[in-house]
Amino acid sequence: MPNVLESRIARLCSTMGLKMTEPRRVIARVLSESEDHPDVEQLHLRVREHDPSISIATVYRTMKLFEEANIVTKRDFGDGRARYEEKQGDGDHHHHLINVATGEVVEFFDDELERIKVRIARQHGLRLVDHHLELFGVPLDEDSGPEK
Amino acid sequence: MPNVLESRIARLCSTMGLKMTEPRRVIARVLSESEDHPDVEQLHLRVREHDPSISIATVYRTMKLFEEANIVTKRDFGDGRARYEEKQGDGDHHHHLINVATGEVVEFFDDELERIKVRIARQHGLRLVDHHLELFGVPLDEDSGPEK
DNA sequence: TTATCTGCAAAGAATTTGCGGGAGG
DNA sequence: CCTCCCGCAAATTCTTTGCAGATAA
Repeated sequence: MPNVLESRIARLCSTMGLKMTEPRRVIARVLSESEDHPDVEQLHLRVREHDPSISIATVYRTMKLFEEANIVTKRDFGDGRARYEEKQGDGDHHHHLINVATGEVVEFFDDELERIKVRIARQHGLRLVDHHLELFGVPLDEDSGPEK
Repeated sequence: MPNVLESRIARLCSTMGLKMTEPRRVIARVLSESEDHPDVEQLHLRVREHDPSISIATVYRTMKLFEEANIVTKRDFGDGRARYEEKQGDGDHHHHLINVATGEVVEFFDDELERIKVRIARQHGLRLVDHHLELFGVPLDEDSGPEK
């Protein structure tokens, strides 16, 4: 699994007048290797395994930078922290289904959903530029009484 | 426009061992009269117009109480604060479309979307219990270059 | 009366920022 | 060299909480 992010960041840095520093390289690699949706604290811990001198302030600054550069996506799963994941190719737009019984997060993509989002925005005179969608569910079986 | 929330809260209070206090009455009225999605600070300002002695801590505590009692909904529009709105009748489940050019928030409801959400959760073996969806868009015309 | 509430101010948690030294181009 | 960056710690912002007095039931 080659580090796509790192080269994208290298490009980003040269494009704008930014420097390709060691912390940015490490953070890019860590994020690229992460299969989950780490928050800043988790990222910092992983980054420290590669270089313990990197501070959490730099992780915050770098994530903001990456986010503005559109190479990572910030997620909000309802707990107070921001979570990050590398942005995939353009047509990606997957979403998250959170099993509240286990905390497990499943990514999904749905064509119909994509169409509907765009349609709804257009019906209101807007062009969709971003969206947040998270679904929260409980296992079908573990769910005896249809309470609520 | 009768204050439905206030009577719902009165019922809630007597059901559990809670007291129907002046701050709770005022906060309920303010929330019920709000047509927008105020954050705690805005709520506090409005509450103070009725009773300046009510503190913001009480607004926080009361919103948490109302949320747990399932009579208000907490919203997250991406800025750091929590926003609240009175929960409507059960089949309501509307969502929000935010015009990022103006900050305007439009509520919408879409049957197709409702069906799809449930279907997606079920496809993954889950029963949908909650969900977050916000769409962000810019005006179709004010949007000269198809950048991105 | 008495358990719940409330205001106040301090504590927490997540994130941002000013500053002076450090390093990439 | 000369900016841009970084680590550090202090500052911000939003929210929660401990405490002692106030209040509904």
